[in-house]
Amino acid sequence: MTSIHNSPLVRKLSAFVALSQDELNVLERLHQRRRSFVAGRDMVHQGQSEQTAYILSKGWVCSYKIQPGGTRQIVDFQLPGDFLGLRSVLLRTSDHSFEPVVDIEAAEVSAGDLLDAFAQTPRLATAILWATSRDEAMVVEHLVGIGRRSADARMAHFLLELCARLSLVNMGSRSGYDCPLTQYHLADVLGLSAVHVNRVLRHLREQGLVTFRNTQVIIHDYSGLVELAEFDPAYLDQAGPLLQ
Amino acid sequence: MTSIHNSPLVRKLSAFVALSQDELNVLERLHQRRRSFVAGRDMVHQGQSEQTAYILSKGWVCSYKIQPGGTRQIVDFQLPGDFLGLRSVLLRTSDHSFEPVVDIEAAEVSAGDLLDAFAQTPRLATAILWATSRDEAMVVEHLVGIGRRSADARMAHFLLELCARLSLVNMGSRSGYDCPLTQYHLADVLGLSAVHVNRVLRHLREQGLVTFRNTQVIIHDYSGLVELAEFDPAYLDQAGPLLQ
DNA sequence: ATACTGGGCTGATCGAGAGTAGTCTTCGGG
DNA sequence: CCCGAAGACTACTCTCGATCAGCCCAGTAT
Repeated sequence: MTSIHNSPLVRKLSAFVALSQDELNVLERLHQRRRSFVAGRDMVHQGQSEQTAYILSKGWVCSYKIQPGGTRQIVDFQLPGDFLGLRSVLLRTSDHSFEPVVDIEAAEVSAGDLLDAFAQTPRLATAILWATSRDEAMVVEHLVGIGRRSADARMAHFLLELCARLSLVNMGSRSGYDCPLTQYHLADVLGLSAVHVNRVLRHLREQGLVTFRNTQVIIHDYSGLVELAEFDPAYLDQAGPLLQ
Repeated sequence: MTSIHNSPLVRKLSAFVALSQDELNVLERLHQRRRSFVAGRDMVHQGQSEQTAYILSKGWVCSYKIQPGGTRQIVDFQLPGDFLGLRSVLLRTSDHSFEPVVDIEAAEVSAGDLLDAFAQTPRLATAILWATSRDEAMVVEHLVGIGRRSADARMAHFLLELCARLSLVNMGSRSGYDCPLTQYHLADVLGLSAVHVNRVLRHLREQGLVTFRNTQVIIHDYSGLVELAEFDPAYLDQAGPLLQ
């Protein structure tokens, strides 16, 4: 009857708690107001005071900040099942912009809806808090990467993080995944130039570790990548091992 | 009678909402269990599963992550009035370590205390949520700085952020402040080598912008620093202008 | 068919910042 | 009083990654 079980959000939260039918119903209600956005056009712009959040159900989004000089730094990517703009519901203005990487579909969630849902199902509230804490931990790990890892290790680490996150919502495995990002996106998230991103990718390919081509990431040597990146997935708090 | 008005936390939250006597009382109760820690010895260690938070009342603390290679990245500093370890109350394990920079005093706050306080005074809960959102925004700004700013601009930006944060708790002004950090701390927070930190400081000093010496930061040219750093304090959400 | 565009790719050069190695000062302890 | 450790500071060398400049390919609009 209900297709809520296939929702990436449900799949993700299920890694943290087993959801009851009640909780699934509440989640389904949150998914009511569906909207879509086209690639490249900002959904929320830096400085805008907007108090709507979204649950991403299809496609990828990036959140970024533009510097006065014109360079941009991507803070994080949102994948299906991720919340988007949850913080700007609490703060007065959004401190960064959101841009869909491809055409996307998302469910609009108002602050009120969310608070109602929390009041009805405290366990669900905990699960969503878990998800946001996990997002924060990812930003911190990202900070460490940019501050202290070499370009190669940074790239490897990023690709592995995506792998783990996508596996959680059944959109990838240790052997690879679809990835709609351009090399410019990679540059902006890793704090590198696009030219250097290209060289790093070539280097990883030549070492037989991973191939990034045609919106496809193919992982040839998972444990080699882990070693290069010094990747420790503890911060993702995905206790159960990623299968396959 | 009560000295709670002098608490840095109260001063900070007051920048966001005017607190009632009721709310001050609740805050005072949160400050009951006082503890102190000595400089240099970790309070909480990476991976530890500890569910206590603290309100810092005196001294500085840094939160950091150690890389397998031994390098460390400081994620943020906690100043008097800041919460400490609030996130690890929600997550299962702490994803980074806390080290007092100097001898410190802090009030221990259990998850239960906090939830009780929230239940009694929703406005206080909002104010504390504001503070944590602000902390997150600082981490994001930090990420942007490391990813996209030059060493000089990064340093200037960091010193200005400290200035703004300290001003909020009456511990500094636009002309300077006390700062117990070593150049090694600066290196670890800015993602630079200690040697280069020294060069950058000399450079800023020679330009007549700021002097960092003997646990003192003396700002010679505030607006010059702001220009170099492209510092926009919007992310700190301190609407009222910093006086003096 | 032709031009245009966005993304991927490459070589050459240059500079910011790392690494190394060392000095100097201050401070606390034996 | 001397010693050792921390922290501040500097010169020299070298490397990683930026910048510049340009080519190639596929898709699409003309």
